[in-house]
Amino acid sequence: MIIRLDMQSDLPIYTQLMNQIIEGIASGELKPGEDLPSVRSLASDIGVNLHTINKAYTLLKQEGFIQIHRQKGVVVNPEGMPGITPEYEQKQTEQLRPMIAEAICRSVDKEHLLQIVESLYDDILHGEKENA
Amino acid sequence: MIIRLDMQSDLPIYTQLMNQIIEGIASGELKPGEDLPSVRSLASDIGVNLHTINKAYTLLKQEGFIQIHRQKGVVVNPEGMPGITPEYEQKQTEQLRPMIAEAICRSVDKEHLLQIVESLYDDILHGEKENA
DNA sequence: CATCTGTTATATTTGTAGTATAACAGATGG
DNA sequence: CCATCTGTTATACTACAAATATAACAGATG
Repeated sequence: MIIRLDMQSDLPIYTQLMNQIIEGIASGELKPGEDLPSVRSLASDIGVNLHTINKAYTLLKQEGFIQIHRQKGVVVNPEGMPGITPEYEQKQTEQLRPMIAEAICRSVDKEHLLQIVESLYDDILHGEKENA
Repeated sequence: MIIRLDMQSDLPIYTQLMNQIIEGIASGELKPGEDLPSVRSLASDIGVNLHTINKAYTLLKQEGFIQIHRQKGVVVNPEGMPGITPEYEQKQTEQLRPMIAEAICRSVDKEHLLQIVESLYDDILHGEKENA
């Protein structure tokens, strides 16, 4: 899996990493049980510190996306993904609400917004099998 | 307009402010041409520093939601809201993408997700005319 | 036993958020 | 005419998060 980091982004590196791994799982590129690189090798691959990788992995583990085994390494959670928890629903609402409010201000009508969400949904599902 | 700040939130105060003002405009509670409090009065009202308010106002002005007149004060942009710019579309996609990816991981099916977005859209439009 | 895994502990640098003061510039109203 | 209101700018400071740099520890593996 190819990781792309934007050092100019306002998003922290560990957040970008989490996002890309989650999208990798969503697209099917990363399957449950599949190995992820060790904190050290991934760190040297993409040129960041070991602790930055570790932070992303630790958070992904806390949310149930991956498992971390002491000496074996890191794997996509073989028992499947976390479900729809109340905390998740709350976080989702808190994140969506300001975005939708801005869309309304900018005269994005409901159908248009739904189309945007729908096409992004399909986009992610079909995955980036073709990497530019 | 009632401003609610969550000092425990991971969102900066000025971001929470921006979000609430934008939602106020989206819901119709704040109308184009309507006055907003001065940086000083709002700062003392909600108990934060003048510069924190100023930062939120300055950013809202940059994006076209409000106008700031040197001696008159701050008003919701009387010329209407900013439209759908390419920069906005890009920002929107960058924000939506990771959220949708996580939803897919958590087995939120497309129809369910669309319903969530739709009901939030309606929620914001109907506004919080009844404030608890 | 060297080597790989994650883990933990410190320390340092850098940037952002937020506060605290203070002063400036232009407009307004008494 | 002057006090008072606007936003604006500048400086300094505290607090915290992000990221790095090293180093060491613990358990498993070949």
